[in-house]
Amino acid sequence: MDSQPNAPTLRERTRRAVHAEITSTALRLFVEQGYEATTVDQIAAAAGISRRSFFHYFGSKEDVVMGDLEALGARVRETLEARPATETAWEALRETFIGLQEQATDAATPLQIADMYAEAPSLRARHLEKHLRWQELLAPNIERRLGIEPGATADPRARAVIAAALACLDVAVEAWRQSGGTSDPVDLFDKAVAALRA
Amino acid sequence: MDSQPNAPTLRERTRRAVHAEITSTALRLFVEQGYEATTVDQIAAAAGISRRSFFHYFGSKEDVVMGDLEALGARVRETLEARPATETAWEALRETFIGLQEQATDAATPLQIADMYAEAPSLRARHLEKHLRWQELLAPNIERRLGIEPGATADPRARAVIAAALACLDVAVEAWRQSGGTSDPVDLFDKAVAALRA
DNA sequence: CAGCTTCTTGCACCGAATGCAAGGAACGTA
DNA sequence: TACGTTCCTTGCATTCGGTGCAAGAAGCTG
Repeated sequence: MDSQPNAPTLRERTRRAVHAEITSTALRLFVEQGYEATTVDQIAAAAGISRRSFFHYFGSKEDVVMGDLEALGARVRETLEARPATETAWEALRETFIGLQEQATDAATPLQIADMYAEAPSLRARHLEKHLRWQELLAPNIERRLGIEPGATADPRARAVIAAALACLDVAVEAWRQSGGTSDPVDLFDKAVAALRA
Repeated sequence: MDSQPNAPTLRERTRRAVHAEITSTALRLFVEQGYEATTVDQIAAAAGISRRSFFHYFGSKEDVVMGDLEALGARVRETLEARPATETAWEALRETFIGLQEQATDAATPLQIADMYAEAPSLRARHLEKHLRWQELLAPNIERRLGIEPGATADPRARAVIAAALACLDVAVEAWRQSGGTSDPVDLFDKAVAALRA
């Protein structure tokens, strides 16, 4: 009698619902009173769960903002690998990053999220760690595009290109944030890349 | 009767001595049992001071490894500004970073320090934050070298170049670390820069 | 219904970090 | 030398993020 073949079980549905509830509640509080000024206890109370349960849904306070890094990392990697092999490393990275535009959640606009990152050192730290992880994930593909033998030696070139591209992305986003969201991030990114390859 | 005109007072001397004692004790413990596995209580006990006093000498556990970021930042900035104005941005940054080789302390070799950073996420995070700070400090000088008007608009180009150079430095150091300290970091740095400017 | 798994919760605990106040040592000065 | 000021050390209490554990509730499956 399954109208839905892969109908998610009740547990799964409530789990997702609670997860979403915590996220939106937390983001709302973060925007209202700042990330660091908001405690986990407040989030839990506002979301109607216990402090302990919060840590069953999220490994840390930062995770609420960061989202699922595993999934995002995989998506980025797949996007890059889906780019035609004829594209250069820089072209492929550019298109991959542009396709990464995070959509606004109901509780916080991208600009508010960016402001949160700017305000909270621990969030920025996690963000940069995420980029280190991406270096690993994207390196094989970029090595191929650079014409580097996938040899044994730890060649720093692919990672350098990825890290530089991510750095351009960060400075572009930061400049966009400081403009209050009025400037064009893609244009800023291109300008940044052009500057360091000049 | 001052044989030393600017003779440091006793307080100052003991303060420096205690500071150095904590540093070497902590580094020894970090190398022996790992950074994260070492608690502040252990350090304090081994250094013969109270836990509370430790936090009078260092704002955080990380600070013991990081050193005085203000002073280091100022040094980097001055080094860059001392480079001849005829050098390009990349040349000046290269020479600035090369002159930055941290000398080994008595308690830990540069390679052991590098391994510590690789092991401890919180140290890596602070390291990357330090680089963000350097972006600010070095940006004015690099803007000049890029021929950018020090205008009002938040131009991402200088920061992009600095961030990219720092990224090259990081991947070079990481490759050097993974080679067990056998490869030449300067050579790796140059290869990294060449790769992304090709 | 019975039995298994999963979720929630409270509790105790750890480790980093901060504010406060009291006691003591060093310092500059009369 | 004596005295008041300043700085250092310490303990104590507290905050906050995060984890292990165990008991009970609730969903799931045969």
